[in-house]
Amino acid sequence: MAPDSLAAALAVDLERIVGLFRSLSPASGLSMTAAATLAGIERLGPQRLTLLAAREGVTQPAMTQLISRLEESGLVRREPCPDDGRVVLVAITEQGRATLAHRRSARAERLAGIVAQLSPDHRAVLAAALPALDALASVPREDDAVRGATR
Amino acid sequence: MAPDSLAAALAVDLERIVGLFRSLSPASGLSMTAAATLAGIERLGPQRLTLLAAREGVTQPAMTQLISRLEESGLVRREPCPDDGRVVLVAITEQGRATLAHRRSARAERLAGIVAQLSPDHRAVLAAALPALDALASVPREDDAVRGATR
DNA sequence: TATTGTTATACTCTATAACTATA
DNA sequence: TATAGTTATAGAGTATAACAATA
Repeated sequence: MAPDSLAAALAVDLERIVGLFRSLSPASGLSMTAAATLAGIERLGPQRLTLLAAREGVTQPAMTQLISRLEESGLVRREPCPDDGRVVLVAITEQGRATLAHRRSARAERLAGIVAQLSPDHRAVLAAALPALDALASVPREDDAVRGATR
Repeated sequence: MAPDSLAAALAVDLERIVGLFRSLSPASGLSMTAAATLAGIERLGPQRLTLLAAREGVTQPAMTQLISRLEESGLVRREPCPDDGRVVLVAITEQGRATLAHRRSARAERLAGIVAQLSPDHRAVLAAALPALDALASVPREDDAVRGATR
């Protein structure tokens, strides 16, 4: 399949997959942005506030406030950057990891009920596609790499 | 792969795929919920307000206001239900369809740039998985109404 | 009396603009 | 002067509660 037709088909499918994901996500008091930010910090390690804002597509002040809320809830902590006094590094706490794990297991549990209704063929194809989905999500987007690697 | 391990792996991957999707979505003045609601109406035809609220996991008043905003923007219209005077059916307008099409093509364009960076093998596997992804999103979820009520 | 949808009000989240501190 | 982050304020979006209309 040509890359462009694949992209077009994926663009439509992703829309519905996101709907599925939303319906699977537990109402754990975290907004979608908050959960995504927390997951990003867990995955990538302590991150600068500006980078987090760019990654999630929100403004710097919005991220300042979101991180403040997460900090008050004990899910992250602010750390000073030894190299640059202006910078704040945001790290996940053990409680933050536990919250993410809990959300994921709740989601997986609901998802299992749905996956069970698929045909074995569809399940096999999905299992085979997992690495490709992972690769798709791992392709660096402009927002990340530019400021991420440097400094 | 066992259904449960597949579900667990998918639950983690979906999280990142949603992040990808968010970064691809154009800032067209529609919130994620608004865009998802509009897409649902396009896909399923004129829908009752209560059903839309349950599908999107928001309360009935929130959906009333969301539909009012979409109506003011000319993307949907309210229609009375001939069978039941209490019911309002929400239908998409041509302008609504055009808005969705524009959003999707913008997303597909950005996605094409990402898909192009995958290996041919990964692209092939993804193309093969499209029907399964579609089936996954199409499995009816029994807890639609429940989630709406518990928020 | 139950169901469908709306209105009223408060709270959360985000954006823009102005500010502080460091480089 | 530029960059990282915060504070102040306003607006969008949502939830809960109370309401109106129809079944």
